[in-house]
Parts: sequence; structure tokens; C-alpha cells
Amino acid sequence: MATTTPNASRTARDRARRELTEEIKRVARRHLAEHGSAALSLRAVAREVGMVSSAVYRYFPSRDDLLTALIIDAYDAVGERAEAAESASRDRGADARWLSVCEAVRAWALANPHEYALIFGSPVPGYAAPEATIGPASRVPLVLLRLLGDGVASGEFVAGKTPAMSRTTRSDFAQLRRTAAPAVPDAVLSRGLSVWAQLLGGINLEMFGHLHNVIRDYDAFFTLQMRRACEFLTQGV
Amino acid sequence: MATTTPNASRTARDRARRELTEEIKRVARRHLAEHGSAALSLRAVAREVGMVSSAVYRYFPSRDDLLTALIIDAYDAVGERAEAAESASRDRGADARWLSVCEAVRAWALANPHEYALIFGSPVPGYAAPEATIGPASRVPLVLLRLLGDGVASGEFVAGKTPAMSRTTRSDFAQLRRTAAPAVPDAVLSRGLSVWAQLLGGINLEMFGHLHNVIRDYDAFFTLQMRRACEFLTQGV
DNA sequence: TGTACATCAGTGAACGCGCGTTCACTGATGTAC
DNA sequence: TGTACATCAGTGAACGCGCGTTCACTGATGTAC
Repeated sequence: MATTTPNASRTARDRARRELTEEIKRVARRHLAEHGSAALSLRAVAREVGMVSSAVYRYFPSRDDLLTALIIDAYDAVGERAEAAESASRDRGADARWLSVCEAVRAWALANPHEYALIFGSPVPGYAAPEATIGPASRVPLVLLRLLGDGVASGEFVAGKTPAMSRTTRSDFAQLRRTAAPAVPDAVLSRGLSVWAQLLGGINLEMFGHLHNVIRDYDAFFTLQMRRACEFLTQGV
Repeated sequence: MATTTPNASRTARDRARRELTEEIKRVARRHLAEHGSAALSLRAVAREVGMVSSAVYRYFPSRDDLLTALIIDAYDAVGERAEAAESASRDRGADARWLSVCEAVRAWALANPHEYALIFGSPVPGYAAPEATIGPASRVPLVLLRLLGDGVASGEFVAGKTPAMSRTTRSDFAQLRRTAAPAVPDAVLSRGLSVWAQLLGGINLEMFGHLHNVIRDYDAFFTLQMRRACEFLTQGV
């Protein structure tokens, strides 16, 4: 057992590699947080990790791959928060649970503004998100869709009259329902997507300075707005 | 009259200066549209205008000042569209007028994605917007606030029951009312700000790829969502 | 109207910087016999 | 257990690039008398 290499966390080399990969990401994440994604430089990260710049290429084949790793981490981080908020609020009303998830997303965004900007702000110029980001990117929306389903099942979210929709949109909604929100009627899906847009729009307004000199207490304002938006989910208009 | 220099468009030098300033902005705007704000380079613009890079400094004291000029132009461009949409829809219902302004903002955004990102996306790293942008930045919000006032005056936007608000938010709203929307009650202001957030959030979701593989017909989806949001303005919840 | 001087646009060279990426290399770690 | 070879992390120099900004200058345009 001492000589045979165990399958998990095998050799010293392997452990070192794993640790250094994390270390590079950690430093890169901090650089991102301090200077924004456009200023993220392989060389600066290498300097701080204590490597020569070319050594980073043993870990990430290019700057874009490092960026991709950070994007995935960011999606996972906010996804985790949203999932935690969902679990923690399990005994409350469906609209309160939505609100709780929304607050969690905003709290994460405020705590990690550059990472938020990286995934929900303008796209990094010249960077195309690869397939691998799709899964992590779906975590928050999936939480919200699940809550929509719960609310419909419990009778809290009432469909009301179905909105007039184009055929394409109807089929888009049907597909969305099939993959993630069975039994959620179009009217409720539509309202859910509205609140989702409002959540991100509200965070953007706040974080990117558009409420400067207009709103003083961002926390109170956000909670007011989102509380009303989440109540709106329960109405069958 | 031939020898004395008239006050408007005075000397040849003056005219040349005005024209070249516009030419530089025009080229810079195109570069912005093609490569994004981070990639906007004085040297590249100078090259295309046919100047040596240092000559641009006769027109803009630094890259940031050029960027500021573009930001102001962008705010003015979208502001103009919004104002035009407002005027053009003068004979329609208040919610239809809101919708019309929202559609105008989105249409401008889709036609000028990088300019949109410049003003409503993540802030340019290392750039702080100067005072001079405040006025142009207010044009669209002012249009919407005006329409809120109209809708209240005509009885289309009903306050309904006043939401529970913190003292600070109440006073923020009061200030907003004083500067731009007299007689608009808190409940309507709150709904208006919600729709504003939803508008920007929706455009971001669409433009930054978050609806990829979810929504196929963006136009139809946007119109559906905004139509419902604007109807929401009329309700006294 | 003509001349002397002041203003200003544009030039070209230079400074100093940092970037992403490649490549031949050294030396340590891991593996097969 | 010991040896020979293969794998791989990290080095250091280099390539080629573009950037923002400064500065002393030339020559054209404008102005005052």
C-alpha cells in the first residue's frame, strides 16, 4: 500500500498540479476582482504565483482557457448560493422563496462585482464562451424554474388567463417546460422570466451606477422592488 | 462682410477643426462598434483618420476624453430615439406609449450593441464617468417618468395601495417626484422602476447570450414580456 | 492693402510599458523491468 | 530493491506586437497694425 499508488490523489506530482491549478485560479480570481476581466493578464498572475509566465501554459493552454475556468467558477459560485438559499427557505411560501433566491444572487453580485460583470455584464471582447459553461450557467435559472414548479403545484402561483403569444414563443415555452419546469403554465413562465430579467436589470442599474444620486439606500430599494416583483408571481392576471 | 469674420462657423481653421473632431468621433464610434470599448485605441483611430497618433491630442486631450465624448453621444442617440417614440405615440394609451419607448430603446440597442454595452453594460475598467454624462444619461429615464406622470394624470395608472417602504426609500421617491415626476404616487413610481429594470435586464439577457437555446424568436419574446410589463403599470395592485 | 507676429494643426521620433505565446533547455518525479 | 528510460514542471530568452503620451519641430492660417 505504501508503494502502490492509490487511485485518488495519486502521486506528489498530481497533488502539486492540482494545488497549483487552484492557486493560479485563486490569484487570477483576485486580479479579476481588483482590475476587471479585460485587465486579466497571464503574466501578472504568473508573477504573483511566483512562476515565470511561460510556466502557466503547463496549466492553462491559453489566457482564454483561464478565463473560461474563472467563468465556470463564477457561475458555480452564484449557483451554489442560489441553491443554498432555496434549501434554507424550504418551509416558506413560494414567493418568499423566490425573493430569498433573488436576494442571494444580489448579495453574491455585490460581494463579487467583477465576477458578476464577467458572467452577466457585457461579454469579454474577442471571447466566445465554450460549451462547458452551459451547465454551470444554468444552475440559477434551474433553481428559479424549480421554484416556479413548486409554486404551481402548491397552488400559490395561479396561471390566470393565458397571454396571447406567437407560435414560436409558445413552442419555446413548451420546450422550457419540458426540460426544466413541467406543469408550469405559460402565464407563470412568462412572469417568472420577467422577474428574472428584473432581478438582473436591477442589479445592473445598482452596480453600474445608474441609480447614483437617485436611490440612497440600495438594500431597501432592492428589497422593496423584488418583494413586489415576487408577489406579482402569485397573481393570476 | 467678406473680410469680417461672421460669428457662426468662423474661420477655415474653425470649420476644419469642427469637421475633424466629428470625423474622429465617427471613426472611433465605428471602431467601438466593431471591437468593443476596451479595444478602442487612439492610434488605430488616428491611422484611419489619416493622422499621426499624436495629432489626435489636438482634438482630445486623452483617450478617456474621447471615450467620454462617445458615451455622451450614445446617451444622446438612445435618448433621441426614446423621445421620438414618445412623440410619435402621443395619441395612444399610456401603457402603449411606454411600450413604444421600450421598443425604441431595444431597437437602438440591437442596432448598436457596443454602444449599448458602453453605457448600460459593465463599466469600462479604469474609467470614471465625468459629470458631463449626467444630463444625456437622464434623457431616457426622463421620458419614462414623464409618461408615468401622463398616465397618472389621465387616470390610466392607478396607485392602488401604497407599498410598505423604508423612510429612506420614501424620501428617495419623494425627491424623484420633485425633480421629474410630480403627482406620481410611490406605488406607480415603484412599478415604473420595475419595468425600467426589466427592460434593461431583458435586453441584457438577449444581447449577452443568456437566452441562447432557450428563446428562438427574440422579437416576439421581448414584445410579449414588455407588453405584459407595461400592462402591469396600469394596475393598482 | 501689406507686413510682422502670434496662434495652432500636424509631423516624426522617441520613451517606456506590458502583453500572449513559442521554444530549446534542465532537472526533478514517476514507471517498467 | 536498483537501474534505465519516459514524462513532465518550470526556466529564461526571445519574437513581435500595440499601446498612450510627450516633445521639439515645421509650416500653414489668422490677426493687429
